[in-house]
Amino acid sequence: MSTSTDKAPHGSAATASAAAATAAPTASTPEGGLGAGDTVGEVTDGIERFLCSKVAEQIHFLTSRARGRGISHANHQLEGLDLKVRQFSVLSLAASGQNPSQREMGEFLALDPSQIVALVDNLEQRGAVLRETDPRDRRSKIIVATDAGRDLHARALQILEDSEDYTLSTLSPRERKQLRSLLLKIAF
Amino acid sequence: MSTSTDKAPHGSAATASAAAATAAPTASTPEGGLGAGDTVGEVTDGIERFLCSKVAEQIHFLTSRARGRGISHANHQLEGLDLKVRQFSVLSLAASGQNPSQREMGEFLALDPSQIVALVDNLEQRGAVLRETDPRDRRSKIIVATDAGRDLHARALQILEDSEDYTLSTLSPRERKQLRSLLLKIAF
DNA sequence: TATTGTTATACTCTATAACTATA
DNA sequence: TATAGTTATAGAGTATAACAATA
Repeated sequence: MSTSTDKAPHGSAATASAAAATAAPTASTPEGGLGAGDTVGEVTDGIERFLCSKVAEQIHFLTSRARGRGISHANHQLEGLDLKVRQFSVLSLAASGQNPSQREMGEFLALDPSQIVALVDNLEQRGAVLRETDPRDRRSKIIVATDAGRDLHARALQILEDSEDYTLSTLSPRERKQLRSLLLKIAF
Repeated sequence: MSTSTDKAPHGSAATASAAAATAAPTASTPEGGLGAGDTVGEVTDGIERFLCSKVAEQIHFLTSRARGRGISHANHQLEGLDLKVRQFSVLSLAASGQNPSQREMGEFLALDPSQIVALVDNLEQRGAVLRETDPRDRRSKIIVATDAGRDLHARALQILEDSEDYTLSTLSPRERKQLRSLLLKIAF
């Protein structure tokens, strides 16, 4: 299911490729004369041949590709709940029991306060969260999940865990734990 | 923690959860420990308290945040070359010696063909790459870097490696290698 | 004066569809 | 008919600035 339709930030990551090889529509010519001339010979078929490029080593290319694939799949799986990972992240904080203000949500999620407004508006309209004015600072609004919101959060979480299991299917349990740990170190 | 200027897709990171159920609008749970909590109801200070939320465990949240931070920093560092990581990725393939067609670039970078057009247009206009019609399939265009393009690529690469060194500063050389390896496994 | 939430705006990125020129 | 590239367009996502209410 996933693949094909996904479009990630930048990176790329070859997927199959087999097809490309056979297709052979193009194959690379020895090089027709302009610039680099002789360039590196080879030029094998399939896009995995670009793994030798410098961009393929870049951590931001790899994270973009991994994120693009993962989020694309997750969003698709969440369609049944009419939810996206973006909204889930806000709902998750609202259901955390930590009584976050919108500003805190924005800081933790690395989203602009104006983006939080729109996301909370959406969740509030469908009855998943409530805005409560903080009695200690009436400028601030505490976002809390309703019963329906907590139920929605629980169902979304199950779907997201299944999605993640799919996305990380090539990794062992130990590797998954390592990856999470490493990403956590550089995410904050 | 980093935070501040970066704006990432969504994410946040964390583990456990706990409290949610009890959570009262304001204040709430006594809970033990936690240092900071002076104020009225628990809810300790600092956004790291949200690390207990479910979203903080999600791999796509972690990759989003890590990517957002990394790309934000990299793009800022590349400003002097009037280049962005997006353009660099295309330039890198053009300079790889693999003579990629635009379609292949799009497939490898997980970008729509129409996006490749705009990126190649930009690089072509500044003389960094050339479009060469593939003699074996006149529909296809091979993108190759010019001498100036290769020079630009080399300078950008140096900047990006420095940027990555900054982004991954909290990881040991071994951890960096692990991270790259793990991301490669799930990116393709 | 400074901060929280809000609105408005613009720009980037992403996703589709249609068109051309080749095949 | 099918494919590579191109153009156009609409929608998300991201980034700023300004304003009202509150501190």
